Amino acid sequence: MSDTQGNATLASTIFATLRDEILSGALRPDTKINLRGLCERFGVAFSPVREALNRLSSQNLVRQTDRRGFKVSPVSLDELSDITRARCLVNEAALRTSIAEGGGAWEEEIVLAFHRLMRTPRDDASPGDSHWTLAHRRFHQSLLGACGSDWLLAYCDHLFDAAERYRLIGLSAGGNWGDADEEHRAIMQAAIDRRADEAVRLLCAHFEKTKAQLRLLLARDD
Amino acid sequence: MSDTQGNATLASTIFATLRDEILSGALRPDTKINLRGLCERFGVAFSPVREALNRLSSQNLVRQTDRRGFKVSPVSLDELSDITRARCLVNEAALRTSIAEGGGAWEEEIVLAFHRLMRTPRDDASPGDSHWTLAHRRFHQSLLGACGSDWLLAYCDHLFDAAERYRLIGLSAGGNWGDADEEHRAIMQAAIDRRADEAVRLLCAHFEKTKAQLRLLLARDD
DNA sequence: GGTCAAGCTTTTATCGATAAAGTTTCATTG
DNA sequence: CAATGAAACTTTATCGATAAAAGCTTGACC
Repeated sequence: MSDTQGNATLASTIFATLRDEILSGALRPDTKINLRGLCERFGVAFSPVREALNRLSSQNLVRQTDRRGFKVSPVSLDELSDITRARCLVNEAALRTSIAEGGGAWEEEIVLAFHRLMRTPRDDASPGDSHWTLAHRRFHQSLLGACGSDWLLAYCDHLFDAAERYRLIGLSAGGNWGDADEEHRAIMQAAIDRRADEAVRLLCAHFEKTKAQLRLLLARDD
Repeated sequence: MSDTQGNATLASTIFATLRDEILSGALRPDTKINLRGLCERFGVAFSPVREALNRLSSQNLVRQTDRRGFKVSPVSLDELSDITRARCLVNEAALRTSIAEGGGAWEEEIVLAFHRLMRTPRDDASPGDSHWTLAHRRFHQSLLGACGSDWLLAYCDHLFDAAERYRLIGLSAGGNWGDADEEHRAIMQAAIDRRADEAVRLLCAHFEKTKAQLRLLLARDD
């Protein structure tokens, strides 16, 4: 998503760091962000921090109000329901188009992405940007890869991020997603067999499962 | 979308101004943005301009590259095709849900929004934020209003903006959208009559029309 | 004639300080 | 004793200057 190399700007580096921390839950939802605190922590002036926060707010990870600064976006079951609903609708549209129009190359992409996902160990140490998350994202992207719309794909990716935040929160709260592998395999199979209805059904069920898990965990906390 | 009141920050004001200019085409696509130039023009320092550009890049209206500054996002027929495709897919999903689940209040919203749209004169003087554009946006929002997903609605709105940019470019290039009123009426009627298939067909045709118009105009220029 | 590198110019990224809110505290008043 | 409002304190928004890249020019060299 963004390079952490030496030639990156401070703003980019800080952006990536904060993004990780928000996604992984290290920065708790709904907390006010203290500019000065961040400046001291990173040892920089306001400008790069401000720029990083601006970029984060474009991803809905923080909220900005004029003259009242930034705060970490809150999470809620309602929002997760909303995200899940949007995911189902948009992924359905993209997946159906993809299944209808995808060719051999598309099938191969899926198989490859699935294979890589299976062989990637889950590294729960740094959840925000782990290899597994990346492989997982790639797999879901590959399913929709033949839908023919970069905008649609970008939105699905955005929704993936939003859901990922909840998944990671659930993970740190003790949730488990053990049998996701089997679900992925079934989705892949249905997709490349061109069984559109079933592929869609399985994919949506896959999304709903995250929601159901979180419902339990969050309800317990509140 | 954002207040231009006196209590707004400079960054917000500049953001709104530049947004208008990019949408309306006053700032040509693909031109490099000169920070200093903008600072002098607005009579401010770098910070607020930078912040405004950051916010614009979150709406895909400008592109940013580390250490290489900003440029106005390019436009292309390919991108318009992409946007149109995404609009059709997502609006279809949202519209079908909305038709299936909307109640009397939803119908009334549509009728009201349509009425207001019809009585709003087209003010082509300041196209970027004219009353008509706002009423037009509201009408399209109202159709999807019962889909039950804020995220989906936000994305449709985002797509609306993206398409609006092309529409305004077409307008300034001499295009005309004369019979859109009748299309809107037909869409409204199909929606509140719960004829989902036809409503979707008409709505997508409505989107495709913008694309077709632009195809002619842009092809002529290039 | 074309290529490449050193030096110059322009532009961006970052800094530290200041101005302009917003927020809190606390004494005062009805 | 609650409500009010002004002073003190925080925090944010903006500024003008500086450092660090990137882009451009020029001229030597092959």
